[in-house]
Amino acid sequence: MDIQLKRGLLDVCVLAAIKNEDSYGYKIIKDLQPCLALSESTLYTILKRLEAANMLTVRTVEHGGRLRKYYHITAAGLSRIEEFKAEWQEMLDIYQFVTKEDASHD
Amino acid sequence: MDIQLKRGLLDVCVLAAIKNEDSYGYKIIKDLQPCLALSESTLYTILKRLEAANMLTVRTVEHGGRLRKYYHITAAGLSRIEEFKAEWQEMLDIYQFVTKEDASHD
DNA sequence: TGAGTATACTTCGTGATACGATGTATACCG
DNA sequence: CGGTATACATCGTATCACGAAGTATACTCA
Repeated sequence: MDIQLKRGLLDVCVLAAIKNEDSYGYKIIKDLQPCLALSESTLYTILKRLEAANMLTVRTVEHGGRLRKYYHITAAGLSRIEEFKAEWQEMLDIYQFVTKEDASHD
Repeated sequence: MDIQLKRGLLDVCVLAAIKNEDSYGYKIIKDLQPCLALSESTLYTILKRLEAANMLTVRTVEHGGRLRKYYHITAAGLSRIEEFKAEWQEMLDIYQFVTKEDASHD
């Protein structure tokens, strides 16, 4: 997928990935893989950004000798997803505009 | 609309704006206004990028003492629009992923 | 006549951001 | 003991949207 098109989707996809169940970086990447590929550096950047925006909270858990950071979505994060749904309507309008055939030359 | 979401749409919207009839910068902005607001600096940046990518050609025409640059879409530009239609299918998958409700907790 | 507004294109600087490259560290498998 | 999977972090770079500011013409209205 075109990188520019991806940009607007990344944040919401990450939020959607933790929406129903807390998750951690590595797992989020695996879960999103079939839907939207993203690298580790990209993901961690996004997670930090979302945390700074209070859209998720972080909790560190020891797991098999390693530390895992579990991310939990907040009310603001859920709102962001709702906002995206509204924006999707605008996207549909734009899609219509882009794909409509011209009939004016008749 | 969220700026990140806009990014992936700008190029194709501009191409769509000249798809059926050659147009010029100022007019493109006015035509896109109801659908997608963009500033002059943004538009001209995009037009240059699309020209460099051979997605459109430019022709300067004198009009009322001023010069106007008319943009004409190329085959590559039309292909870009078709490509966008294909990407839209992926977008739909992502939209499904983001909006689907979790049923696993039953 | 002169100020304001619409038309029309251009350049510069800035901030946001995706991502490859690289690094650190543990566990497991052969 | 080397390779691979897991898991997180940082740095540098390239792309890009956009506000600000500039240049120039034409029309309107007082």
